Amino acid sequence: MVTYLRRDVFQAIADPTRRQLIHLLSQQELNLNTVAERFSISRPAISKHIRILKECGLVSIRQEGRERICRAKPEKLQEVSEWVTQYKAFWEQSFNKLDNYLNTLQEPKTTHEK
Amino acid sequence: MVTYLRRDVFQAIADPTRRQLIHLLSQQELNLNTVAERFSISRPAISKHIRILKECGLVSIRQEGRERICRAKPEKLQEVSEWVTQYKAFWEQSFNKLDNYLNTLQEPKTTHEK
DNA sequence: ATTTTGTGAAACCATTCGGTTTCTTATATT
DNA sequence: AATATAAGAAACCGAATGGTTTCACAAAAT
Repeated sequence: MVTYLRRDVFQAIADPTRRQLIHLLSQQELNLNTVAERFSISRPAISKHIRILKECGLVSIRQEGRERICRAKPEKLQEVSEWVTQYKAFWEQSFNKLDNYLNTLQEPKTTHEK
Repeated sequence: MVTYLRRDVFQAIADPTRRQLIHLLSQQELNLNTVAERFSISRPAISKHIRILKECGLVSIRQEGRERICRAKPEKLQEVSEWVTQYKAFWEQSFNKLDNYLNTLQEPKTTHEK
């Protein structure tokens, strides 16, 4: 049985607050209120963001007493990584071009120093 | 002078239609109407998506007579790539863990069977 | 037993988003 | 000159987004 998620990872990371949340929670587990304290928006707003991240698998939540401990699961970003990697050739190619150009400048073709 | 863009790359790629557009236009240049023909939504809708992609630098547009030739500039995805790369360790680490686990199963070191 | 704390849920709101249809204008084609 | 084509612009629409405030409730602390 495939548990499919109602939320899309691409859409989840579109929001800058959610990217910050991923960053924060990838360094340390925190309960929801503590997370909310670090942001200027309200606690319920953070709660909603966390829920979205949870729904697309970017965050896991563990209940501990009355607290909900949140933790990032950045593995889920692999999907994004794979999509982007398709296009890696485009900027690497550009770098190579620049590289070649710089080499051309530095290497007067007769005396190959270096 | 820094030409800064009103649109965010992360937000731009959040929409699946726009991701398809990037895919299509990274393979071939196409004028706007031809692009629109390949999608089931209306031409103005595609026009809007293209504009968003242009505004964040993921697509460039060249006027040619009455046509506007669109072309993907996937180099701009490097920003996304860099952000995601921060977290690469997380899934690579997971793979290693899995790897170690599998090795453990296959290599019963001592008389400890299972 | 009472109070405090952590959190979800609900109702609400303004703005943005993704789409549409219609109109207009400029460029090609005939 | 008349017509067809490519595409932006504007007006509109419903749904989604990101936020708020208020309320409810269980768990912990006093």
